Amino acid sequence: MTTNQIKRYSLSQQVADQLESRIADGVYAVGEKIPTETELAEMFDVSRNTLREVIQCLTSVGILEVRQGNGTYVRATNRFHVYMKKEYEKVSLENILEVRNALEITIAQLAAKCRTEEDLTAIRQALFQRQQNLSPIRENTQADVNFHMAIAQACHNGILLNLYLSISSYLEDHISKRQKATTMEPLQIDQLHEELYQSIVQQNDHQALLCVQNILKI
Amino acid sequence: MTTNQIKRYSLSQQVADQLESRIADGVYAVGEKIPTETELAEMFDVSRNTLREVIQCLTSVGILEVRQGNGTYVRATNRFHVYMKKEYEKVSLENILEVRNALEITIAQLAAKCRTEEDLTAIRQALFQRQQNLSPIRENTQADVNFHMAIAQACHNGILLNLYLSISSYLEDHISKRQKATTMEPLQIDQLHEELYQSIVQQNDHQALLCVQNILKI
DNA sequence: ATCCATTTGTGCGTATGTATC
DNA sequence: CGATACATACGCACAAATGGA
Repeated sequence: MTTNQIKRYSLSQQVADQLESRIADGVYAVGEKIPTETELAEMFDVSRNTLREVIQCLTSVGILEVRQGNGTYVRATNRFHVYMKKEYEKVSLENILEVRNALEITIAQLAAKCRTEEDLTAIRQALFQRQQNLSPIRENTQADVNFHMAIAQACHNGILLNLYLSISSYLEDHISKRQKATTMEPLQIDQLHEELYQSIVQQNDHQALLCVQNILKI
Repeated sequence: MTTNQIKRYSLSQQVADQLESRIADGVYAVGEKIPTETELAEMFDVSRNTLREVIQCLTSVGILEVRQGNGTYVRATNRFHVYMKKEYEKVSLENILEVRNALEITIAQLAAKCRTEEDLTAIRQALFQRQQNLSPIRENTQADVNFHMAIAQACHNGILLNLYLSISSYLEDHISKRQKATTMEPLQIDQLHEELYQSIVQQNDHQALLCVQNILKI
């Protein structure tokens, strides 16, 4: 193989793209060890030197992590999340929450406008799942994330979805802590989510805005 | 010689950071050719092999571009813009405009809340500059960009500022085209900007929201 | 059209440090 | 502790592309 090159990209660049795609596709999951340099060099039919350049690049981007004498591990699925994380680390938590609030509001309004029937089904399922986990609050976070993620999908905007994904995973701990510390009744919180769902069903984007603002006050 | 390394980062990684910073600081501008590998290797006191790893990495993230037998050129000032540009290219123009609108609105509201006296001075100057260029519409875009950028600075949120920078530079052509095609009177548009400035002065974030929405309708 | 200096691309060899068993 | 394997950095030599004389 390997001779379909337009030569515009270097060999290591091509191999790097392939390996990066495999990681993005989940062939090698986050935290897992990838094959040794020698094995990978054979797999891609390149010299070990070339493959070392590949690993060097993916390491510098933050996708891979090399542990000397041990092996190479996957640290992240793609560059966007890595880089957004770096950006988040540079600013205050308050700043990040400002961005998150803006995202939530924008996403809810767009979801109300653009949602399809399939989107509604997904959101409804997540809402049910959320309601069933009401009593044991500990596992509520995952259901909550699923609900908001389903809405983010429904806004049909890849940029907003990616930004929301990156900021959610970054704020994971903060969100779950905050949720456990709230004084609001679980039933009351559920009511707010139900209202948000209904306003998306009715394609009432103004109502969706108000609902999200209430949820953000939790 | 050069043994002040904490060894947590490899030599090539450290040099890569330094070179990346220089590019971000504008020492080597976009489109310019950087010194040869041999020269850079001497400058940073590393071998050419090590320096080649550096260039390889910066190339892989899209900051540099190598032309064999010619030299190495600067393609972008920093990673964030490179990544965001890639993301923008993956989605529709409508999606990008949705993100931009959300940014404008969020930024204006936050600017109204957080602006300092220094911020106001900067915004006012940009507004004056904008008003003086009213008659010759052709050079209005730059003044317009400066005005909005001054507001983005005033929101004191690095993430929002970076996002706004990346999306503005990406939409540069689109914005200027749209501005020339508008049917609205220059004086009327100026009035809208004046109102936005006043609402930021008065720290009236709700009023700022309304003003931006009107400006976005242009 | 040809040659030549410059510059990047590739491969090999070596020395030293470092993690793991 | 020593042995082994791998990481890191360096130096050299030659190939290939580019652009100008």
